Amino acid sequence: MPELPEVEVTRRSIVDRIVGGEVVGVRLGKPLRWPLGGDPNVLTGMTVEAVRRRGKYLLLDFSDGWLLLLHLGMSGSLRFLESPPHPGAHDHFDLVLTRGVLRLHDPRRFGSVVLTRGGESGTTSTLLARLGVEPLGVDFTTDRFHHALKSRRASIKQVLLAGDVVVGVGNIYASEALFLAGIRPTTSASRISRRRVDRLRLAIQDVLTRAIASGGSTLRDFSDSDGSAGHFQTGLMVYGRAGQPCRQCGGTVVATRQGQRSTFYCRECQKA
DNA sequence: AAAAGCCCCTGGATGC
DNA sequence: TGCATCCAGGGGCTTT
Repeated sequence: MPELPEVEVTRRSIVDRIVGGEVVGVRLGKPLRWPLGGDPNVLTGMTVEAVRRRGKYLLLDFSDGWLLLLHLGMSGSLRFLESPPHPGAHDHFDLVLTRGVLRLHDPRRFGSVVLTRGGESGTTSTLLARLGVEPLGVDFTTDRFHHALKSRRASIKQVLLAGDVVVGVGNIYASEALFLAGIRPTTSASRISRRRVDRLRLAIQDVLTRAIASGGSTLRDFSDSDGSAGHFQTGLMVYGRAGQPCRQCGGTVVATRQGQRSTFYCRECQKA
């Protein structure tokens, strides 16, 4: 479920609650996508120093360089609970602080919690090393984007989803950004002109920024750490709107399939 | 190096 | 009501 906006909304909703908090212990549920990489009870007694985001990962920094990497996968969400109820069947990780519990809920268990130190240990460095540029950072320039896309003959939608050029753009926001940029999702990335790449860069930044401001998109069950749902889904132009009229030209939004994922676009507004 | 498929897992919606 | 099938905000790994 969570793409960059949902992860960033989650980060913002937990940062003030947990930074400065002291770890009392952890509780583990079922295994997630990756092995933990160590016993997270080593964090007991330590203080949360920062909460960062890299792509769709959340990075919790602790004393002495210890780092907890969290990923929400497809169905994950984090809650901060001052009076935590008994954990449910899908609550797979609790970071227990003196002031409350940070709880990961993830029915499908595609999410992950990985402990590391110094940011250079095996799993963590492997996972983070292949990530592309942050779309809302200063390094996401038209020149770099254009240059990276030139060597990719795959469709632009699939290149965006791969995350090795630019991070954080998932299935919803890829369709949305391509609509805003007027680019058909099946177009080969290498064949997009610099001018249109610039337009796509702006569209990605625009849609992600507005989605964050709206608290993200809640299609099924996403919520921030307070339990509040997002509402950007009401403003989606094409995602999930197959058969419905295009909000820009009145034509019909169509759905197709790319790499086992659904893609939505308007034939009129996205001719090439 | 890049691209295409497969797979991890659970639950909800749909169809017969 | 019961059961099978398909689909879902991700992404690493293996094979071409």
